[in-house]
Amino acid sequence: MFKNPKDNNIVSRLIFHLDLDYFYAQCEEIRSPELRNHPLVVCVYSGRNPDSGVVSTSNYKAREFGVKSGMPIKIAKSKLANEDAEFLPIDMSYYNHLSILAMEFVRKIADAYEYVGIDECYADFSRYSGSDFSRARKIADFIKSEIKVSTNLTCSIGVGPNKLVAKIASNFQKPDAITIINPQEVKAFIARCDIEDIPGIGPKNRIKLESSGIESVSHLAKFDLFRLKELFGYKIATYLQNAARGIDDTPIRPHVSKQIGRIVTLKNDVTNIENIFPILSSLSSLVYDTLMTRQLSFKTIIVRVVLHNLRQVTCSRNLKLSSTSIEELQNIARSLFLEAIHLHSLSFLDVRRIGITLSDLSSYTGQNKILQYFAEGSRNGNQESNKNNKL
DNA sequence: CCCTCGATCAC
DNA sequence: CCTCATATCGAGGG
Repeated sequence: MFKNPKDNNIVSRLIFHLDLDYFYAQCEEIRSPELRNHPLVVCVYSGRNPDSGVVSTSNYKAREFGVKSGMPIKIAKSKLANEDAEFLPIDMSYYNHLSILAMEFVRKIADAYEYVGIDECYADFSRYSGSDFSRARKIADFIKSEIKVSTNLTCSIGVGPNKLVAKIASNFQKPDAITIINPQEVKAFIARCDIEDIPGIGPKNRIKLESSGIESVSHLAKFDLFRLKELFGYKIATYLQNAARGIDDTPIRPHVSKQIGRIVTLKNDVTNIENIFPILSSLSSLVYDTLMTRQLSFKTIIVRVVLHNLRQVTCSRNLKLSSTSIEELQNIARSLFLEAIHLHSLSFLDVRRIGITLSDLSSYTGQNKILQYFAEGSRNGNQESNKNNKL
């Protein structure tokens, strides 16, 4: 049992972060085991020409040749030109099915479970383990073997006293690994991490930090908070400094969707406004379907337009009242699109991609609305420790 | 204080 | 050559 150094009566939490390894590509390997020893690339084809689009995920064999997520398919193909590589189109419904199967077990046994993404979750095992970090490996092994049996998937698990450390730990060794950081090890572990290992620090923020001379996690941990606030604002600065010290109080809580969106890339850039309307209609239907499945209403609609030169324009509207009307959605989407192009005086517009997002979501059954109200209330009463710090 | 928009992250 | 979905923050306007 690890006691909190500040208070002997409070034991540490014991948090898991589970990450399904190279997920989409691994799903394809399970479906077609003969692909296992070949470079395998799962692609998002955009349909503009036979090779347009990007790499979603690749297996480790493909990564050896420099293939990375987000890379244009064309580049990936050139890197694998002399290999017996496989390029497959993304198949979300299949991956979703495997994901649900895999996560089910964790969700059932954990004290609390939090969905983060199709290949990621957090789980609180504090009670389950009695906060005994020496039991963490057994539990992690147990979960890994259960997932292996039910789906044949491998995963990586990070264990720590909070979500932040668990997440960094799950990424520390991959694939098919377990990394456990007990409370006493946190400071040393976090100090030797790269600054970009901290969730929320990507290329841009790294540069921003470097411009103030901050190049290491330990430097960030002791950097003057006021100066950090000038650089990033109150919330982010506080989050970053806490993170650099391995501190994170955010609880594991059920996922609540806050946005539902779809964006499509057009086969050809559209210059004629008329031709956009049917696309907006089908996008409206798509997001509306998801909205209904989740029994939600929307209050804000966002239309985003990506132009030929990849510049993005967005336009949004916040309604007075929540709505569940698809007609309203379609009408507003149209007028927002027109607003967007007028606002930016795009006389000759070249639309490359267009999307609709609904936000400000709430449950539309009265019962749930009341429950949600109380959930919000209890959270707000306890902001300092509860508020989600994530960027 | 609310609304809107862009930036950033990361999948 | 350049996908898709989501979450959060901060700036700027009103």
